[in-house]
Amino acid sequence: MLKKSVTIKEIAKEAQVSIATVSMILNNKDKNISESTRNKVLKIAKEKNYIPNTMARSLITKQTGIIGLVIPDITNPFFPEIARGVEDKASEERYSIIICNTDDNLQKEDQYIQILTEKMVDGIVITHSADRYQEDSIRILDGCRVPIVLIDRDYSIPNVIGKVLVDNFKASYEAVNYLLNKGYRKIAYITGSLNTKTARDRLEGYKEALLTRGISYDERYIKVGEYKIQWGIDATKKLVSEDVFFDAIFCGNDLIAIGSMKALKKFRLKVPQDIGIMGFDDIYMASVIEPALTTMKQPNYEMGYYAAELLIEGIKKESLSINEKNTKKIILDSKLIVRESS
Amino acid sequence: MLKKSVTIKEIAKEAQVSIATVSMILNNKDKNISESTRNKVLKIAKEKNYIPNTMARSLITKQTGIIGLVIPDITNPFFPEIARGVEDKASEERYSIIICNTDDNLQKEDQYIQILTEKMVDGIVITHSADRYQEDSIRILDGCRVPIVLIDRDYSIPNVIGKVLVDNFKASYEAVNYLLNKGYRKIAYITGSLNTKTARDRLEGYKEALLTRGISYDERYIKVGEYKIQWGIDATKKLVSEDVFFDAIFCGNDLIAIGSMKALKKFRLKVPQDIGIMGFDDIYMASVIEPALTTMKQPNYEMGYYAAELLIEGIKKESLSINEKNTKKIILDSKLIVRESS
DNA sequence: CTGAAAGCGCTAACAG
DNA sequence: CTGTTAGCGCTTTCAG
Repeated sequence: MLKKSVTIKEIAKEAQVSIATVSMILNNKDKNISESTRNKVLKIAKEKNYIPNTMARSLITKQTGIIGLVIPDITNPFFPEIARGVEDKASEERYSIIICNTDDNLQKEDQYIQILTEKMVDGIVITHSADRYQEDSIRILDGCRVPIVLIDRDYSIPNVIGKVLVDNFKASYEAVNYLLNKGYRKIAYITGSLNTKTARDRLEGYKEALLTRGISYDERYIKVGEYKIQWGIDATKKLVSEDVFFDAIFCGNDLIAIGSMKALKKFRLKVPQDIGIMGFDDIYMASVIEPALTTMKQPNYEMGYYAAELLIEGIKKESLSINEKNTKKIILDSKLIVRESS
Repeated sequence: MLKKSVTIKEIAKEAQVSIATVSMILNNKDKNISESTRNKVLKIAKEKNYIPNTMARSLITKQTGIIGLVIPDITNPFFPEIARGVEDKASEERYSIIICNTDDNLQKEDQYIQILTEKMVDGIVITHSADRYQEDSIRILDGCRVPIVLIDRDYSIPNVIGKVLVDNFKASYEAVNYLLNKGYRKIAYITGSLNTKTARDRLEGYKEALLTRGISYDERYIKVGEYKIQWGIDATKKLVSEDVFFDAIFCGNDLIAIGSMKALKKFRLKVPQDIGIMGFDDIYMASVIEPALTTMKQPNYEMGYYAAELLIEGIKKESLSINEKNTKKIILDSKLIVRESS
């Protein structure tokens, strides 16, 4: 556990050159340095197992090569993929990420932003609860001196140089369209709470898809509840018991879809044999549980990846003092995953 | 996006004291500083929204307040809880964590360790693939100058100041014992590959529990395959078709348990009504899918939490140059979760 | 082609 | 009680 590590100073002494020369060589800024000294220095550095001290460098360059990732909770299955996407892009560009779990708690978020600022991160990727007032968001990101990219959020705040969103309306529209193309006409929709924009967009996409085909939808086909397996079961039971004829069910998320499929198995005789089921594959990998399920896969990994890309681009531009201040917006599509019944 | 932030120098000038005074006050090392100057400095610091520059401090103190977390893949449902545990403890102690996904790739691991060392992390918490030779592990952690805590691994390597493990043997033993206490006597065991110590320990626990009760087990009761839902289904079918009488099944992980329960539903008439099913709740939260399932919940969160605790303890001791070099080992128990049928 | 020198922002003795 | 003085390890003009 030796703390002692070689410095460029020691290398310089050993190589009998100045520390400036060593620094330049080690940073590949050796335009005008002779091959001989160059090799000599490099050899010594390797021998002594030189490890640059990032702190010292950062003190001068004002860049740490670290970006902060602020999310509600990595334990929520929605986030690991995002985190992975961010990390992958970051490490491609030789950035590290510091991860912060806020539990959707404003105070914690503020505190983390503060810490990240002290730690001199070069930028921040942040997602926060969809149920949050705009003023709060502003307060949170206020006073933070680094570029920010939002994931799954669409506020306009100074410092926010980018946003990555998914088009839920379109995804929902296409999912329903897929069912329609398959010949289904009576498509029920089971969703969780409608108090997030995501949920409302999905519902609108469903309605729009039907309207486009001139199919009027019936309010009785729409069941609003919770994003839980149990609600998938209950809502499906309701549909059956209410004697509403349906030949397909579209589920607002994968938990609901899992529940719905469970329930349908019990009603094999009461519903069409080839009933169409579709769900959003948000979090629980419904497909692992119900391999026959067709889903709209949310591009979580991609969201993280593009967010990091946007951020790093912004960081670099800024360090070049380019002052092009339009915030970029990337809207990603969900992907229809059709599986064969097993 | 102002990069300019106030320094203690400016505060010192404004308060008409020396920078040393300001530094001491801001670090609560103001044993002998008058209340008046103290308040004056604090007031100015607040007014100017002073943010300490961690880089500059770290350069001197050789402490960054950052811990590296090296894991195979945050996307693997085994790790988010661990990561959360590490982060929670870390943030309690005002440490941040940098997360690295190695994909069980030695080269990547080496590279990350290198980067973390450059970034001057104060310590590292690492988990790596169970299928790995000891020599490799040594090579990886070699040359790394900071304290290390291993999660779910038990190698003895310099720098490793702690290990956090779960007692799989005991967990398995207790799970089977639970079934025995319930009156089950013919307990089958479906496991994945036996080439990890975890899997072997679990199998041994199963055998030991039976032996303790003087129950001889039959090799036909043990099905070795993969940790997948499909294997749970197939193995269960096998058991039924082979006409081996069993009144309970113990599953090596939750995917297998999910598969097994699926299969059993199809054989309702061929197996005892009150068949006992038990599984390890490692990764997929089997309980969400099959709420009636009794499981041994792996203490992932706790592993992370204790690992961070051990590491931080070690970091502090080291900074105090205490040279007590025994590596601590924490062995955690899984927790039996009995659920009511829904 | 290379070296000297001036810091980055902060801490930590050591004087007064 | 507070100020002076050295650096931490590195980058970066600017002279030679």
